[in-house]
Amino acid sequence: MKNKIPPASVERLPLYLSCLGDLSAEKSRVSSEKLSSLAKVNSAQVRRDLSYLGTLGTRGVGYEITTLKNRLEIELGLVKGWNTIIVGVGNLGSALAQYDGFREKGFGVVGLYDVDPKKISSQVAGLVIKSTEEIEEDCKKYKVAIGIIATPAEFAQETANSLIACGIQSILNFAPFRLQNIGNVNIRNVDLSQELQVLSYYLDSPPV
Amino acid sequence: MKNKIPPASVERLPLYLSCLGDLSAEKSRVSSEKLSSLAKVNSAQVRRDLSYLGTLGTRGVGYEITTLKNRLEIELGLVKGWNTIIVGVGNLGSALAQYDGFREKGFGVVGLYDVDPKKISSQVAGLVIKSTEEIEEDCKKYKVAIGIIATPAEFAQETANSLIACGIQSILNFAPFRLQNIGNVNIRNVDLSQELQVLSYYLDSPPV
DNA sequence: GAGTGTGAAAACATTCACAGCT
DNA sequence: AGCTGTGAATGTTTTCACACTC
Repeated sequence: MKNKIPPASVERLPLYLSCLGDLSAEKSRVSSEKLSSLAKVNSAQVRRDLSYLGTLGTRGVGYEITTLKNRLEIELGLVKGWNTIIVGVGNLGSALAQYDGFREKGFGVVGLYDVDPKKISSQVAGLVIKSTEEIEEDCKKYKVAIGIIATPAEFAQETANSLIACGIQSILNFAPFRLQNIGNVNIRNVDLSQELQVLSYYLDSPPV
Repeated sequence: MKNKIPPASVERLPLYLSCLGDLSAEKSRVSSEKLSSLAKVNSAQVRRDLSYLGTLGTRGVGYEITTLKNRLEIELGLVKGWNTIIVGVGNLGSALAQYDGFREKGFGVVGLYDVDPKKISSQVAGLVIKSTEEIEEDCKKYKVAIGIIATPAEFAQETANSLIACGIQSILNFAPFRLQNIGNVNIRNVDLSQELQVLSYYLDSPPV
């Protein structure tokens, strides 16, 4: 049923959704040109991307904002909402636990886990931090779809392995380590220091 | 002088550098096959990427680890180190301020800024949070190269504008807003909720 | 024999430019 | 007249496969 959308397009769909939210509520329609200026991509790209979702626009007129929003949310699977857990409650993990953007888009954080006995039983963002040993039971109980890894690099792979063993479908990995994908899981890596290193490449070289 | 490396390759260079660090110190050489298994990319890709840096390997032998590391650090401009500042010291901003990965790769955080009077003058990660009004002076004083934006979406653009006005060369933007690039600045966006949304697309659709 | 470096092919992504609909 | 949807052109990235060197 699901007609395949190219990966590069999928990556931009959330962006369009977010840009639609920034639009004034007075307007009911938007053109590819307008969306393209908000999202900072070529307007032909916008039209091509949206065309993968079906025939949504009206020639000579543009796209109906509400319809487009709904369609994007359906396509991205945001309608139902998904449960997530965070493993590793250091600085980054607890910042993520408190990040409103997740909940706003329907991603509820239902569990926090750590190996540090000093952290276990304390609370962050209204959740009690539990031992990583409880992950498996909780994943089943709460039907967790996405696991967020915010552990140090050296524990990332074993964390991923146990998440996969629990039947988790997707992993968002913040640890600076390239996970091996046992099984058929979707993994996205966000490596903060790598982002800075890429920027560094494009910085003017220091004077000789 | 700088021969152009394709953007897709540049994005992988920090990954290779990180994988080299994971290698046992006993070995002095590494093959593209070995690197490819650590970085989880095709081995032809590794060889192609590294070939952009010059002729670094030895046929039949592999790459000298130390030489390769040095070359990558030079190419990425990590040798000298760069000063950064963080604007917006909420949960995410303060997690970033405390993130060791930045300092380890030579990115020193030299300033934290916020608009909230309750935060100003308090300390995070050994730094006093200052008013955003002090950004301009500090940027010049400390020769800041990279600005990290961790403000709410609604303040992201004005923050970017003032960073650009201060002569900052690159921006790492964590606010869920697509910045308009006034001037000739390099911008990278990291949108946490968008990452989850992309994963959501690939999740099994909820049963009907 | 082992493993790099790279032409050439294939796959993928972006952009142009315009026919076609409202 | 205005703006979408999309063939066709162009550009970029990945992968294959092998000549070449150590």
